[in-house]
Amino acid sequence: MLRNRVKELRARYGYTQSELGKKVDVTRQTIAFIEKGEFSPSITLALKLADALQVEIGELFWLEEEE
Amino acid sequence: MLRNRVKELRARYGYTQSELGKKVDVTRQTIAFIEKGEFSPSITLALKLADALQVEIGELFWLEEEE
DNA sequence: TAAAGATGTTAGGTTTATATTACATAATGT
DNA sequence: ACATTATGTAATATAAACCTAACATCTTTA
Repeated sequence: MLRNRVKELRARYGYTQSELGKKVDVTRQTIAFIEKGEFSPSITLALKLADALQVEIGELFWLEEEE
Repeated sequence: MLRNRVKELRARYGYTQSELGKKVDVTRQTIAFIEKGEFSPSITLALKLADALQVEIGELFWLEEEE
């Protein structure tokens, strides 16, 4: 199962969903969906997010066992 | 622009496209498309590939400037 | 207290990832 | 020589990502 720390890191930088979306060229709804874990973004978007949030991509998204 | 080292690492392990596809639950055509850089896989698939090829995901896929 | 900003959420639409099937070719083994 | 395996590639189909637009709620601020 895919997990991520987008919401946590976005909050740490004080970015709104819209601001983060703008940085990585997606809409705020896309950011919201990702934060809710409702879908698995493309690796291109994931890499942009890691860049915007200044973290290694492996620390932003990871797979967990357990359904 | 998205770049990757899938083909190189797959060769290093001596896996066929089919074998690698089986390990990460996609078809051999999907592996072929990724190796050709024809599309940007989901991060879920990218993480599975990094796991199968025993490399950090950031070393398997990365973004490059220059169209 | 009214306005503006941030988030949650949903519906419908477009684009792209991925599957299935298929055919061709090159390489390898019998 | 023939069969098998690996790869390239293309067509069509489906599922999922992502967009636009909209409305509701909550919070902050003028």
